[in-house]
Amino acid sequence: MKVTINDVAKLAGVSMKTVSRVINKEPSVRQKTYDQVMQAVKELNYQPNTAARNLAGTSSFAIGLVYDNPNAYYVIDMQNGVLSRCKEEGYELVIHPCSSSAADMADEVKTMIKRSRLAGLVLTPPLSEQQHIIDMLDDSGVHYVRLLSGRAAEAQQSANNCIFVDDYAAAYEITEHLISLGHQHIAFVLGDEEHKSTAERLAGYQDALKAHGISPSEALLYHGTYSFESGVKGAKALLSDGNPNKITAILGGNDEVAAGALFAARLMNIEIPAQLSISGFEDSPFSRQTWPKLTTAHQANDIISEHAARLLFSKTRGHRKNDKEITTVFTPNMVVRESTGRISS
Amino acid sequence: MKVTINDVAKLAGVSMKTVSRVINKEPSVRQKTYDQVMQAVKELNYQPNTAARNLAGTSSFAIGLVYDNPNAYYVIDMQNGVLSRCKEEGYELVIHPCSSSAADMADEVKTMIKRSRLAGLVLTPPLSEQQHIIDMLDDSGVHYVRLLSGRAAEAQQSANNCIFVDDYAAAYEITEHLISLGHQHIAFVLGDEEHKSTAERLAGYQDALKAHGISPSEALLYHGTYSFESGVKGAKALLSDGNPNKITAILGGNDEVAAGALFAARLMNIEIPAQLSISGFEDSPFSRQTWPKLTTAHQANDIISEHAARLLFSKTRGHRKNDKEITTVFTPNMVVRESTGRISS
DNA sequence: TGGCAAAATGACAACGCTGTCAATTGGCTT
DNA sequence: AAGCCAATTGACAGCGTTGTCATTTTGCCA
Repeated sequence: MKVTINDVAKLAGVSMKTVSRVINKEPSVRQKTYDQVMQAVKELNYQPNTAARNLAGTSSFAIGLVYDNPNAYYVIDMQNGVLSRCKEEGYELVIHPCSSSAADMADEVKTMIKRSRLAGLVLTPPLSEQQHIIDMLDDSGVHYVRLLSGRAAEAQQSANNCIFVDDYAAAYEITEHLISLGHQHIAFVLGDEEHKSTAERLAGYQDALKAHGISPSEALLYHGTYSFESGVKGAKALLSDGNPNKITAILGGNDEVAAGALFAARLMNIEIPAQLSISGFEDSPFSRQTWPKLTTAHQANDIISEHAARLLFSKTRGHRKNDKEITTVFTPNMVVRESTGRISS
Repeated sequence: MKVTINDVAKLAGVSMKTVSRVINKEPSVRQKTYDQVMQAVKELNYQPNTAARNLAGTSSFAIGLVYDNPNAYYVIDMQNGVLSRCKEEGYELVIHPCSSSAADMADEVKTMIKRSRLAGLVLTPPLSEQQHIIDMLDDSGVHYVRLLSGRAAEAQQSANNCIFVDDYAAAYEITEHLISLGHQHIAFVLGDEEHKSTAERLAGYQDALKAHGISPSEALLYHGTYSFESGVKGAKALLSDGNPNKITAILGGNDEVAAGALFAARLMNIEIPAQLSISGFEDSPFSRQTWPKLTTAHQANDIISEHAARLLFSKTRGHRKNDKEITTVFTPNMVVRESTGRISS
């Protein structure tokens, strides 16, 4: 019933250890031997026993996914992406939700790593941006991959353990879209200051404005958080008092914020997009569940996280040649829906 | 550095096996011995090695969470609840998203169980309602716990491996709420037919109507799915043609559906709640991200799933006495927000 | 063709725990 | 106080891999 490495070894006519070498992609196995073993593996449908490998090996066949993100859609996508890669590699996934506010969080993560002897870690924002976590990880010698907001240029000089999402480019594109629709006074309800994506999106927005001869104004910025409530508040603040800044468009820090802005506009009897254009970021499911549907920038979180896992595994063991071909910079694509348009004056 | 069972045994002055007995809560350990061992465990901060236990034991120290639910909020809550219990029990969690449409899904789940020798499974709807899955599980002899829509009465006669959410009661309560606000023509946009919650919610709604002398009418029902789009379609259909049924309130199958209905009402220039009341189910985050915010029934998924895990563990090993005190029926609590009210005629 | 370093393979002992079964102890009965 | 059964404890052999180190084979050069 249960096929072990010994059965494979016998069938292939080699030693247990050689089979081990093959399935772990260790070097120093002749091609012919390799083929023989693989043949036997296939024939018997052999599947290595994870428990045994974990016990005998120096690191376990599991990686961790650490997250502290209130956005369920985001987390699920991340999880699915990483999971699919794990399945492929025969690794297990240990998910670890945590709150970065907890003082002992870094310790907790460290304990988890040591205890499970994790082969590696995938870090998602905003945790991936916290220096003390990175430091802890660095001197504990664990492999890890960070998911970050950043641009191609940055990727070049990174330690090759980061996957970047080019929020700058996305913000730039959306801003240009708005400008091309004739908007001149474009406001921005920013997300949490601590998130790198906030700064990146802001920079993209500002540079796009400048590129089109519009000078960015602090009066058009609302510093908030990545939440619906913040979107409501921000839009209200920006549009209040007869809209002295003549705002005709608002960028939401993400889709939730944009939905909040939409909500606020509704409260103020402002028609979207006839009187005001609104756009979000991320293309999370509920950007399609607003009225009107949100123009946003699609971010393929599942694919991105799959690449993160791929990159992590490339550092783990059996690191065959194919390392460098892993995409490390992803640029969200703008999706134009009904929440943006020309002003009908 | 690394504390093993041997270290504990030595310190406690007993054999390895006795320590094993203690940490696995096996019977036949004298109280005095038990205390000695626990003392040593604490002193050394001993933590059993999961890999070793998995390898040596007959079943692994891991349970699986199987889900096929598009609602990310729901999944995350479930996951967190189960996870917290796992942490407490020293078990690992293997998450297994899957699509029930896949023909080989049952086989896939079975393979996973066998391969990881899972100690048990937590099944969430709609999978928990599919008879062929249950059958497969039954004759493969795995422990499992189902999360189901159902009522207290049903719980009595169940196999004691179910956790019920009393959607009937919740629907009844919401319907009464609507009736008490003066509504007589209450429509219902139903969720997927295959989901048991759909039937339960319908029954609760109908019984509440009857209890108040209103006879349910098929014309007030729209058979849809648990999606935003379905809510839009359903509300449009129900309210079209001058609303011949004089509908003044709509129950959404869940919050998404209700949000969709809200959307449709908006399109038709119907004011909420002045002209139409709308309520949802589940109290998912975005019931607070609509305008106006949704009246709904709060369902504490994290707590519910924690109990599911608790129930599962009670069947696993070390089943001390405390079995029967586990809550198995949860009734969602109505949360009244701004989407329901009296008709202002 | 012999000799040698490097490459490939194998033997075997862990890894840390649980299951099995045997040995010991304790509590009662008579 | 001896005898007996049940409760408690312990000895030991795996569980299925990987790491270490020894051994064999290969490729290559003189």
